[in-house]
Amino acid sequence: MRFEAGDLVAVLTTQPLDRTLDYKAPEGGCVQGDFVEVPLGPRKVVGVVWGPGQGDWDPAKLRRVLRVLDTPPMRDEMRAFLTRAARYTLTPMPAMLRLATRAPGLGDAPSMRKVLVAGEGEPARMTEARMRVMDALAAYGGAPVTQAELVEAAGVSASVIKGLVAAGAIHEQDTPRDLPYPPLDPARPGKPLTPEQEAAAGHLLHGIEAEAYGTTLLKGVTGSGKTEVYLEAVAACLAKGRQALVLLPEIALSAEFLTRVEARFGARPAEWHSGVTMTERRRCWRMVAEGGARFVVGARSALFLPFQDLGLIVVDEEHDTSYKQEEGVLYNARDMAVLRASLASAQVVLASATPSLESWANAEAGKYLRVDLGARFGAAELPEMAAIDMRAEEVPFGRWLSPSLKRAVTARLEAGEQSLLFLNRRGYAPVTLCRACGHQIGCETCDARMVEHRFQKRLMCHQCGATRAIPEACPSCEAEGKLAAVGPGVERLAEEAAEAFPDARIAVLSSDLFGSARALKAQIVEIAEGAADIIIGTQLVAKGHNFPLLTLVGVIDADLGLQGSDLRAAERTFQLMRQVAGRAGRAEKRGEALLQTYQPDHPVIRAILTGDEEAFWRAEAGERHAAGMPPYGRMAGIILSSPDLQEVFDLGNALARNHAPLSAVGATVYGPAPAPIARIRGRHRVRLLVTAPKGVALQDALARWVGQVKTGPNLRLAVDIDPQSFF
DNA sequence: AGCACGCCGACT
DNA sequence: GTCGGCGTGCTC
Repeated sequence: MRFEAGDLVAVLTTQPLDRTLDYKAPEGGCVQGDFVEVPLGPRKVVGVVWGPGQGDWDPAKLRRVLRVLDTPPMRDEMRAFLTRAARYTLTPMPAMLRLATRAPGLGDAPSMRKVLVAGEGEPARMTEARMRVMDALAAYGGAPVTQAELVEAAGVSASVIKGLVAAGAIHEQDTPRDLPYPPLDPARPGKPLTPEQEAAAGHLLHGIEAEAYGTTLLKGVTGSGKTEVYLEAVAACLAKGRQALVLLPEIALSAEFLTRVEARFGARPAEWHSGVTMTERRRCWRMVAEGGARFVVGARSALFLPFQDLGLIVVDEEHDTSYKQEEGVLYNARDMAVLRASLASAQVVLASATPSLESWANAEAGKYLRVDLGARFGAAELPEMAAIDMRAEEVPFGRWLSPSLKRAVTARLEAGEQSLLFLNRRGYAPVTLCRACGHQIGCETCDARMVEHRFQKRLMCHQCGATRAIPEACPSCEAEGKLAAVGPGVERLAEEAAEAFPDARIAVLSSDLFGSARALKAQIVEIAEGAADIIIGTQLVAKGHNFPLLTLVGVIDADLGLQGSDLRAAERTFQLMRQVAGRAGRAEKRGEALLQTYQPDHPVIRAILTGDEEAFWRAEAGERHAAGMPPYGRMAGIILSSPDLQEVFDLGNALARNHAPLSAVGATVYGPAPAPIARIRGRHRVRLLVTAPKGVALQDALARWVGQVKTGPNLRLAVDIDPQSFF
């Protein structure tokens, strides 16, 4: 849609005004989707021409679009994607647009830089160094080269090149700073595929050929060659001239992966994640928009890059919880990938050794094609899995390691192998109990019990983050010295392990012990290389990293996951078992997994032990179905936050009482309760949970319901569709 | 989001 | 008397 100078256009900006603003089209006109700079109050902001103006604004106050930015216009498909994603996640459009314009210097004119190309003939005087430079330049085949690159390639100093420029043998040219990425060669032979991989790749290629939307769940245990298989789909997509995107969990975005891509295609793909420099981000964004980047490997936000002709999105480790953005715009990159692909007539490949129940159910329902890679390379097998029946073990009160598990750990220590003790409870002990009167120390402002953090010598409320010193006497009956820590936490487990294995090196991996993801990743790498004999960890350790020396996993309390408040706890326990299995397999060592449980006959425990994945999924699906839980029902979380704890709770209660808009569609409200992360940067957060039958217009009802709340600078409200974290 | 306007306390 | 605190409201 084209607009002539002076026509009314509606512009969407990233300013949090929940509507588009009318402007007059600039001199020379503009088209729908153009990135533009517009005046807004005293400022200039970047926006996108969203369509014809609404004309409901005083014409005298209308201002003119300042200029159209030198970037290809946003495509209809991208505008549709942002609109649909905003509607699904109940995110305001400006916030959605912000995700799609996360390019530094988008408003700047493309800056130029000097590059070198061969001039006419040879210089009058030829030297050894000059010869090397001319040879290196010839190797680029006429493509422009920067001086720095040529210095590197020829092994000479910059002055040699300066001399050649002066002699006219090399010409300097101005070119845009953001150069296209080196072309990838899809025809290069990849690793030879096994017949099974060949067949799996064949299914994917079929989808690519069709140039239509389709989603495939590619299920294959670690080491089965999933990556090689989906890289074949990438190759086919590139050969068709379309762009491809591989999404990885941030932590899995390793140099190793990029090297594999380079080996397959002869060049590195464009990268998009939190670690890339500003300059590289700008180049990536521009080149994706202009088609100078054909293949992008990135973290979840790469989904919002301005692809011109996207033919394939691979979501590797699709079950990984880090695909769910938990701050700001709350979206699940896996689900958004499917949405984007459906609008772009692209294929989606969801790859995982341990698919999420949602994806399994979608495949079961025939919405996704399912392709299994069963055979494994090498001699390694699944770990031996067994339950330790805690009813039959002698475990003293306040201890958590059974004699059977201790024996297994000892055997590993003697063999110089690693053990992992897995427990999904942070802190030292979840309950502090008075043995005289039975009083449990609670938080003063929450209903929650205080959790002892012995490293910090404090009791902490995991709901609101409040801490206090561990009291000497019971606050209720004032009996002294009767307070006891009850229940397991990773810290307490670490203490018990240190006692039981005094010579072992023990490492604790818990989210509250690390300031940054980077620090955590560094620590994990060290541990994986053998810096610890026993790893004690929460769910964190399950996140995509190889522990090649790890051969034993002990799940301290497999039951916690089965009846806890976390909807996906059983699924995660199961996935953890499988992932550990894969790791042990890679190291060519047979792994062992032991589950301490009081309910060895529980169907989920039994399914885990037999390794019968289909049985596990059917059992788990059955339970979710019966409870009306996702993926068989809809769920949403409402997070209210404010510096004032009382205010958020009062408001949460008020919302819960005024549930008419939700009841109207058959939805139910639970809460308010403290949010999974109960305090962020001094803001208290409470959450309400809403469940609804599948198929109801939940978003519309939610919008009406939360519309009652007047948010302000202090009080904020966020809607979390399909919440993932429960504690 | 910014950046204005605007209405009440402690200062030269 | 003024400087400045940040609460409320507007931006096409």
